[in-house]
Amino acid sequence: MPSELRRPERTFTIRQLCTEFKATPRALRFYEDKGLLTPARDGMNRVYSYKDRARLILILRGKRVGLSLQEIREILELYGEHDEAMTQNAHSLKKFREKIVDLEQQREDIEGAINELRAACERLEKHLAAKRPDLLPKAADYDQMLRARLDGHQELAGAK
Amino acid sequence: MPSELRRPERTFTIRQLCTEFKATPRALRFYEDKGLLTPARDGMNRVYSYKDRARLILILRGKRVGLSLQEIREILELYGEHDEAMTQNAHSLKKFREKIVDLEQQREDIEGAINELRAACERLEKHLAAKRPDLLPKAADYDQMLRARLDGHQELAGAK
DNA sequence: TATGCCCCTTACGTTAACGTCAACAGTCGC
DNA sequence: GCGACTGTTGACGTTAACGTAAGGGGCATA
Repeated sequence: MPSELRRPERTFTIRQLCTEFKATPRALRFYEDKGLLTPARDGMNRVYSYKDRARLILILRGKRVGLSLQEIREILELYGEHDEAMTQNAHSLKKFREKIVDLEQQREDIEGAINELRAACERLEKHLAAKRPDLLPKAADYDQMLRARLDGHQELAGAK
Repeated sequence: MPSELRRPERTFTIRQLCTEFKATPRALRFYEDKGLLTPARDGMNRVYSYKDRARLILILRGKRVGLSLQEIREILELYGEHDEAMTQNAHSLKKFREKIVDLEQQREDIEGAINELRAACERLEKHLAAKRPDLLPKAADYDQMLRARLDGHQELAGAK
């Protein structure tokens, strides 16, 4: 591949990635142990590239949707373009399709769960409003919570 | 509550629920240990009511969307209408709201994951079609898999 | 009455995904 | 030269959610 020398080619230390994504060094090393990441080295120290960072993003998102590290690894391996054992890939294809079906089901489950939680919240709120209105959280609190949550994720946009 | 004596009032054995929902007796007893289920007893034996079954459905769905048993228990407790410690409930309300935000994020994650898996599948398929078309699964297989998956869940509809 | 099936409890084992701790190395500022 | 900080590699500990095995009772069927 040409044209690899220019362009920032920025790298990251383990701590940078950790603070960016609220992970721990232990976790990143663990992912490496499991073959999900393979950062370069500068002497002893790990050096993460943009590609590594992108993989990490995928890993973390995979985790959020309930994939095991094992499953995530299989997915990531598709991004390495070695076409080694083709029958292996045929197997992967099948598993991926199954996983998609799973995820679609899960999406429905989440819809349902959200709806029930909303309903539960409403009932709780009514109940509280009637008996202990003093305990009702201020709308402002909720607002701020939401913003904090978004802050945590906004840097992710535009990645990959 | 009147009118409780008529109506089938059907009950279930542990194994019936297990086969219906593809769980294990161990799991159901475990949920009971953790306070998520409290079936009646006939001598030593557990007797599950419709209500228990409904709770189990919620438990399993909660699990599928990544809730911990602890979190599920908190949700289920809302369905018991004891208004004991009100401040506790105020706390619950806050946690539920957070959970909703979580789930909304998770739903987005799942969308993304589904899209990427689809893309990966397509690439894989192309790759296979070019080099080893013999390994491509028949469309019929996929179709049957889908149907099997749906069968597993259809009895759930109309429950709760 | 023996065999099988389902149920029970108790208790120890297991897996995934890290946390935590010890012991040591490189480097920066003073 | 010395903390302080950040990094490293083991190695053992931990939590959740069960699995599995041991030991025993209840009821039916051959």
